[in-house]
Amino acid sequence: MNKPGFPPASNFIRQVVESDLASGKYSEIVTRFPPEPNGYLHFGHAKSICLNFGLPQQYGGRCHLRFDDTNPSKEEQEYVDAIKEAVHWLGFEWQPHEYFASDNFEKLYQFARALIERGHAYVDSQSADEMRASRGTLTEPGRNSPFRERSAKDSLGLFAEMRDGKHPDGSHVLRAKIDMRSPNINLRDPVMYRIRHVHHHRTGTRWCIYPTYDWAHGLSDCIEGVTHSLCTLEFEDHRPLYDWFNQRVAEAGFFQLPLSKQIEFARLNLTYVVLSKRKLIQLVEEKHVSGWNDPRMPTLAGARRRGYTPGGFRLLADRIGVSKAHQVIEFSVLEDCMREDLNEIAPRRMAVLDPIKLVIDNYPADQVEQMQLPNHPQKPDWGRRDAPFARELWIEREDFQETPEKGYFRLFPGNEVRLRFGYVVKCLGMDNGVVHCTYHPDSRSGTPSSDKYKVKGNIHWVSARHSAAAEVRLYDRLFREAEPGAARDFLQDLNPASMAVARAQLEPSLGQAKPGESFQFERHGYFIADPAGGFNRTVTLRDVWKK
RNA sequence: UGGGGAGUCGCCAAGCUGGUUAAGGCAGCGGAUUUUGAUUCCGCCAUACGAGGGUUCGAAUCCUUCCUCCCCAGCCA
Repeated sequence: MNKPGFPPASNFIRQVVESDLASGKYSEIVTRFPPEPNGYLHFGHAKSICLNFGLPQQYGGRCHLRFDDTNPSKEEQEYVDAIKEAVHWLGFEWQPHEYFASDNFEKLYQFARALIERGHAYVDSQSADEMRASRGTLTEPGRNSPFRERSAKDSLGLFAEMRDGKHPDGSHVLRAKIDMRSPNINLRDPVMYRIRHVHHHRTGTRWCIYPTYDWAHGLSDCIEGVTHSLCTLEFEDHRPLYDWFNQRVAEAGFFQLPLSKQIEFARLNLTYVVLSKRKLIQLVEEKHVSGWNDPRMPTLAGARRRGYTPGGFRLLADRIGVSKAHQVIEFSVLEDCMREDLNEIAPRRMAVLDPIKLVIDNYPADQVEQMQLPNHPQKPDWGRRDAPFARELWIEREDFQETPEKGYFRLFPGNEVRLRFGYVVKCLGMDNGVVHCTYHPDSRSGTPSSDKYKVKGNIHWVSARHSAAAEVRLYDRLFREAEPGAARDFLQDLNPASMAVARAQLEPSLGQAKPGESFQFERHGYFIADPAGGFNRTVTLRDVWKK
């Protein structure tokens, strides 16, 4: 059996891991999920989380949760809390391996000093503009900084002053001394430290120099003992730098070999879904949505309120696989994963979303019978619950047609249908907006005599007298772009009518639904009880009725 | 035009140390079961692997030329 959260098919990452294990290079594998706490996690992160946590689950080892908090101007505690919650929600545990890049600031500083001493780094005092100008272009090599040959002693002194806050933002940076003529622009003396006199959500004002991603990330991997550092494709060009930094620091005696290995994979894209963090932030800040957890947001927090399930996401990760080819997954794959999971875990309930009255003319006006409805048709052990049946019922407006279109087999004058788990009724017609019918007293579900009634139609209902009214939000999809990668401002392409509200009639047992509980409202799809009251539609059922 | 990647069915994705008819999933199509037109189940769905050459008894798998797409010039990650 395949472990949940990891592709069943073999792939290049597994090959690397298996050969590293087989050769004895590692006795166990250590991965890490390394978000920057500058926003909420979205669907794309679910793929990365399942991959990073799924790998050690399958091969033995562990996955760390590490916050890449090296840029204090964008990061907040709110985000680290939200990220932890989302990872837990997806079903993964990282404790006691929770780390922050900022925990290593002092070590990183000492490593940097060692590189300066060894002639691998220098303090550059050019302005940002000067640096950009001397970096060259994609086709032209860069030029050395006039400060490149600054002595180690001078650089060390300046670096200490930078740390001590003696220099303003932008006045100096620490740069790696690699090769300004490298065809790989990332190797043209990349910045390791910049001065930022800002408050950091964890270190406060203790530091005013902050390491860059390239400098901090690989070293954090080494410090934590990460064996396989999985990241997305855009970092392929950074791998030589990742290795360069790790090797230089190892040479200085700080690490044992073997060093961590960076492996890149394609990030997840979903057709029409906005997964750009920048755009999601814009949606929240400009209040196009109620917040990060708006059910229309493609964030994990939004997904949770929308009713998407952790199991559904793990299933998705299994199905889409991991490769280096750019992947754009059709939205239907996600939806099907959620349906498959929900079909297994969601109890069935009767709910009429667009009510119309049905009166059973020959049913005693004061009579009420309790019908026993199974909670799941394929799972008898889930038991049954009672639902009152009476003379006046609510049924779905679309379940009656005065003149039926071809292929329609629900209520129309003269036709018989079964009121699901109740009686078979014969439709008389509509009068004053009310559908009238008569019932067969010997057709009650579960009785031997009910078998003689063979009807094709089977509709759901709710006793008008006993039902509970509730607001039901019918989400279309997510905030989405009309065309992937459209050049226009994406806000113009968003689907504004992405939600409709229905005043629904529900069976009495739904009155006790707790927030977060999911149900299948038969034929309407899966719904989740929202903390704010009412229900949100998660996803519709497949509807194969071809009109 | 520099460097780094990727191109197998509408969308993903196995296979890629060469060897019978190119896995599987989603979508689609047809059918069976069904007190949800759901679920479940069965069948169909690439003589074809970006294109052209070549090597070979034999290639998606090796060589070669070409084409297309993506990423990189933040003191972001």
